[in-house]
Amino acid sequence: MATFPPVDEQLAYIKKGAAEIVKESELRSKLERSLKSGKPLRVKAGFDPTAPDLHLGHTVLLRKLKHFQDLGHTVIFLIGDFTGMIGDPTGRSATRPPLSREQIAENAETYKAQVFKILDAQKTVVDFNSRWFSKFTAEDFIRLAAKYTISKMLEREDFHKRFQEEKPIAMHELLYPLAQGYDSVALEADVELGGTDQRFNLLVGREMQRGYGQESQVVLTMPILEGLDGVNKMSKSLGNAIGIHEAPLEMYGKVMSISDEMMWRYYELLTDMPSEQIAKLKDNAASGKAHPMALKKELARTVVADFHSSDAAAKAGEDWANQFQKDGLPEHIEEISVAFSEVAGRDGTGVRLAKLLVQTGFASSTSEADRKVKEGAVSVDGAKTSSPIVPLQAGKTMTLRLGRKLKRVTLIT
RNA sequence: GCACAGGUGGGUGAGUGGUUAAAGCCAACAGACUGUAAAUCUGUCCCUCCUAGCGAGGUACGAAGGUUCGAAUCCUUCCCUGUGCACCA
Repeated sequence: MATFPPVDEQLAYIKKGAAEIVKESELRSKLERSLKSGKPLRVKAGFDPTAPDLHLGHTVLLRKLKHFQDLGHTVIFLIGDFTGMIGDPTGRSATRPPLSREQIAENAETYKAQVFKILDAQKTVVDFNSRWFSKFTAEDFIRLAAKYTISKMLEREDFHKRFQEEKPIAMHELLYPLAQGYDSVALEADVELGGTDQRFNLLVGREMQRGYGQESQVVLTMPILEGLDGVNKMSKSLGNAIGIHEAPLEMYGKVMSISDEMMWRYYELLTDMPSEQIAKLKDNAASGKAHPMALKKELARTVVADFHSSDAAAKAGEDWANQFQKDGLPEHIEEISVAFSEVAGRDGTGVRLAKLLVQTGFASSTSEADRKVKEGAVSVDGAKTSSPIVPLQAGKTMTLRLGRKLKRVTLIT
């Protein structure tokens, strides 16, 4: 029989960073019961089967799952391979092509490789909802649909809005929340986690369980993490994400690029530092006792260490400081060779700078490169250069810089 | 299928015959300022060339044609997107 920490302790740990818990009183009683019986809670979270490429935003939820594992509960990582075919109602009704069995298996492996950077593989149950849905009959589906009402479904903001505006709502979209809710029934989930954007779907799960004669799950929502811009949610397609597989220096640099304001949120949602301690750091920064930059560096170090190693994090910190603070040259400069003939000026006496920038990948067109040169954004061996032709000959090696991009270039014949 | 509304530069979105490479906004990039930033200010933001200039040329407003001295703007056909209609008759 497993043992668990005291209920209050568990609750406090679970609540950190959470946006909402429905209902906390139910969670408490579930915890109490599990403490007495020694039976861990079944904690479920669902994920799309589409090719996973996780970023820090996803890890907010994963970290919370990890917390449950830390406390000794059972985490069920559910891959919605069946519901994935329906497609979550985004309003755009992008009918996704059904994934093949191989693709799903492949994506599942990718998931595991990424997810287990945070979750404990030994303590995680990976499941697929096709396990039960593929056996569902038409009759089963109609029964399922009978458990919910249109009026209730229209409470969902997205549906409500579209209904009001007389925009289309496809029938299958209504099925999605039901199907997701049924997952909780099939798994007999005690708790389901999700982003705040999943709130409605998670709540449907409660009703579904009740409809099938089970005790309702507790719903715990986590905030959606904002991306590097500090405004929009972190998302790969918005280009404001930090991927969990990114190189240490890159990751470190991106964390450093967030605003001071955002830093606190990142601390809250991406580290295990207790809230009180974070509040203290915030005070220190406000009162001038601590430099915000130092705190941000610490955050960057912590985040990088999470996905790489503390050594890698320390190294990334040094490299970053070298490159951006001391204005010196980073340790690893990309070296590249360019044929002199490709960049020579018309009379062959010098180098057409714009061409060089294109050849080295700094600019995508000579027109763009020419503009950058005129703007005075380019420097050769540390000296700003704004003339279009630079007297360089084949065999010369120089350090070329455009903004923060930097490369070591050798002109070959 | 029929009807209506639309398709403009990375994204939004103006522009309805002529200072239009195409307003404004956002994003992006660069410069200044800083503590890496953020905020702010400035510049740039289709391509090519050079004599590098408020330079020259070429492309561009779903596609193809047409009208016109001149079209993103008008006409024709086509493609695509959205919405509505469809039963009871």
